[in-house]
Amino acid sequence: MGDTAVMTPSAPTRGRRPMSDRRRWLQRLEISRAAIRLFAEQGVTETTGEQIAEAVGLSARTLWRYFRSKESCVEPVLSLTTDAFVETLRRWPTGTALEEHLVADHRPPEQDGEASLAVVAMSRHEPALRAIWLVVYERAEAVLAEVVAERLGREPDELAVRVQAATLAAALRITTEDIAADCADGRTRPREEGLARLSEAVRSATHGVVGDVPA
Amino acid sequence: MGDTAVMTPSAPTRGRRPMSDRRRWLQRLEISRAAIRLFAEQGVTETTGEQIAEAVGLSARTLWRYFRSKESCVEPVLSLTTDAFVETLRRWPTGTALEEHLVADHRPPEQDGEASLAVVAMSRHEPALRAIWLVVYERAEAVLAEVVAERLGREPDELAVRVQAATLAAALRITTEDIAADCADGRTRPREEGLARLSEAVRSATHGVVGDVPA
DNA sequence: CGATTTTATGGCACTCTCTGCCAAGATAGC
DNA sequence: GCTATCTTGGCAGAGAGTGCCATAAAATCG
Repeated sequence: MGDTAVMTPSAPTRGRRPMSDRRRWLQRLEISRAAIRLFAEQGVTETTGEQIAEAVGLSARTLWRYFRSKESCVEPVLSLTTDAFVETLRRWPTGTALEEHLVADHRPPEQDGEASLAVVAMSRHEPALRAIWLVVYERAEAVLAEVVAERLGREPDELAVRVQAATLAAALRITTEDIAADCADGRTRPREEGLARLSEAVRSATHGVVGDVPA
Repeated sequence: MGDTAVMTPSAPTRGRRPMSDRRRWLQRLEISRAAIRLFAEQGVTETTGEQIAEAVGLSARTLWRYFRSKESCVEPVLSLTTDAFVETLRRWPTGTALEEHLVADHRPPEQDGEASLAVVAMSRHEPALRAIWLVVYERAEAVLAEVVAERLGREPDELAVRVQAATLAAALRITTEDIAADCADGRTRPREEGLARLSEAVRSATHGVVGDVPA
């Protein structure tokens, strides 16, 4: 009762402070960029963990402290695209159609959009990258469930809400894969077409159910 | 024109025949069962590839010819559950509601149902198993796309069809995860309740759109 | 039957991934 | 300065997974 700082189990005010979450996130992102560049240049199997570490000026030992496998190094950059979707959905005003909001408001990540698409394209023939890609999207499902739940005035752990979130995630994922495939095969596309596809996918996935708040 | 057996690039009628697909499939299934048993008994990281190989009377070298990683050994058993879903959907008569057909007709795999659920339960804390699980379901999406396409009289590669298939797959996957979680936490459940959940998930995912053939 | 061809398997050596352990460097308050 | 806490690197090691080659198992042909 009279304790001062027992709330947090670790409250040492002495010695070096642990790396901030922000800084750790940046470090992982930088590693991710380097790894993707190497994967694209020389292939995944031809790239060793030591090369990735060297590219960002770290030792291999430290690299394995940031990532549990060399393939999972692509995760932070991939997460940027799912995060962008989630943020767009957070800004989605009630009373408007989801598809129109996506077209009007969604912006893919500024700097890493191409790198992200490159990974998705590589994942077509690299099972390990495929697995990472799917795991990243599954993590997005949980966040989308919160958004959908708030939207519908229900709880995030309800089965119907989770299914709806997964449905939404699947639509976004498949569209992204589609665009990445075209992009990798040299077919360039205007961004309006990508958003149009996105809109179509979301429409056929939701059938307007989350488009407006029901009673 | 006058050639006799040039149609197939490999038509040697001499020497030992390659292992039949069926036999190879059985061998992979047997390995899968042994691996899952070991994973459940002593954990994934504590189980070595050599142990899995030994459990089925193979050398480690041969094991790596059947599976590319020790985690992927669980794949054949997991596929049994997705295959069961796909087969149920194939038997789905036109003009009936999908949910009712599932409740009336679906039977999970006879022998490996529990093992499969055990893997799904383990996958909550084992990222590698999680990845396999997601990949297995993604493969099911492609097959479901064919079923949905035929059902709707459209093409399997259409975006809307693929999204619909992915939606269906997500509903099945999440419900299975739900059941596996309850099962692993000791909460036993009658199979009717599982099917009821399945039905609810499918309903909230499809909104009856694939329930009947539209014009 | 043996000779021959093709495939499946096993053994060995090897690289690479990833971890545990400890020492050294960095940052903070005393 | 001293001390505490955290980060990093180096090193050794277990395990994953592969290439290579020898051998065993099927199958056909003579």
